[in-house]
Amino acid sequence: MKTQSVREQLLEHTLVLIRRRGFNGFSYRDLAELVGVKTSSIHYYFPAKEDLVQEAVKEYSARLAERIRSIDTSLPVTEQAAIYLAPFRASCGSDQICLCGMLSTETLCLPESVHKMLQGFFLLNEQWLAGLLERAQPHRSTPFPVPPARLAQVVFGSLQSGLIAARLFGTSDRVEAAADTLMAAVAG
Amino acid sequence: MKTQSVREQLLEHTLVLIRRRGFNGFSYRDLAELVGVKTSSIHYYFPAKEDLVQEAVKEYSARLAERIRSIDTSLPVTEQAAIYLAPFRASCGSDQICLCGMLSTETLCLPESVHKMLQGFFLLNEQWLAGLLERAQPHRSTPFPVPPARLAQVVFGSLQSGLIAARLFGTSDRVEAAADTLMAAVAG
DNA sequence: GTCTATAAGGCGATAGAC
DNA sequence: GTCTATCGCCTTATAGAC
Repeated sequence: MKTQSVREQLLEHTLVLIRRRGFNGFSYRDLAELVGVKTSSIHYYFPAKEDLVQEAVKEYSARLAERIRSIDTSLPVTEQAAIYLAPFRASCGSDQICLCGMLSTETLCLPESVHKMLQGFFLLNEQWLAGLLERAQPHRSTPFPVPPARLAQVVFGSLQSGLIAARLFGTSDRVEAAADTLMAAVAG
Repeated sequence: MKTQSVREQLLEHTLVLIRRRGFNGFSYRDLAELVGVKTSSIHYYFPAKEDLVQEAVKEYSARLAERIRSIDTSLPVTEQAAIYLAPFRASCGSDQICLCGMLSTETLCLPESVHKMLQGFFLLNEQWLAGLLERAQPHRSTPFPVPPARLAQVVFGSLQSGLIAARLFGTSDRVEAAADTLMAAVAG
């Protein structure tokens, strides 16, 4: 474990708090106690709570963008899909869902600047999945029942709600159902 | 518009508030101002906020259960699907998502009794959809790529997240993608 | 049943010492 | 940078008059 600056620690714990309880579900006091500083120190780095959530989304999105970017598109499509699915499966046992999936339910409580970043996160995932399905299409015996771009939205949406349901039910069934749907689509 | 008791008005406005902003996103003050009473009057009907959310989930679930129960299973399967999908499409233009979809993201902030009811809501939908798919199966030219019960989970999950995305993006695209997937599955 | 009044504490945020 | 101290407001909840 590398040594982190106070700012890095604040951001890291914020990611966890949002993924657990959402923007409206944690306070500066909660965060301060986790890091071991006073709430006024948080305001030094993040003047308002909106600044904090904005930086959290930026950081979370950047990590996922890098992860997706690093998937070698010349690999077998089933292997690409498996790499994409890994973080969803990993988060299943934890009590954390996707940060952007959580914040997207709190749209009406968040500033426009955050909406834009959440939309970008959704589109990045959907477009990458659509690309994967298109790369898989030539190898399929039958055409898709719905166009790749729409199937991508269905797969991503069911993965997101699968994470939410995993925490509610204590089972990864619904994430696996979404994963199976993707695998069946790319395997043809 | 029928005359409602104060209790009924409180419950009705609570449904809207939760569907808009979630359990952590509204206060007794918000609710009191909407109904035109003082916050202490809310406590007369619902002693604690947990009682309020519990009654809200109970009411919302009862309405959906009645709606699903009333779908004539001897109708053509595509017609049954269209009836099931109608409320999802209706909620698309509004700023309200599914109450149980919203609360399921706040699992860690809610009591066990509410978890049970949310699970029941999910299972009711998934099981009805699975039954629909099974009724459609004999008419299909090819078997399902994934079993009906899993496809039902995928469809329901993508409808739920489709509502969330509809509010974030201002478009019903993702709900329609989920609806198309269901229709393609039952139409074979 | 509904109100006034209030308790007891949480909230985000700021000023200013060090 | 981090702290102490504090502001002004909001929160859920209760006691008791009417």
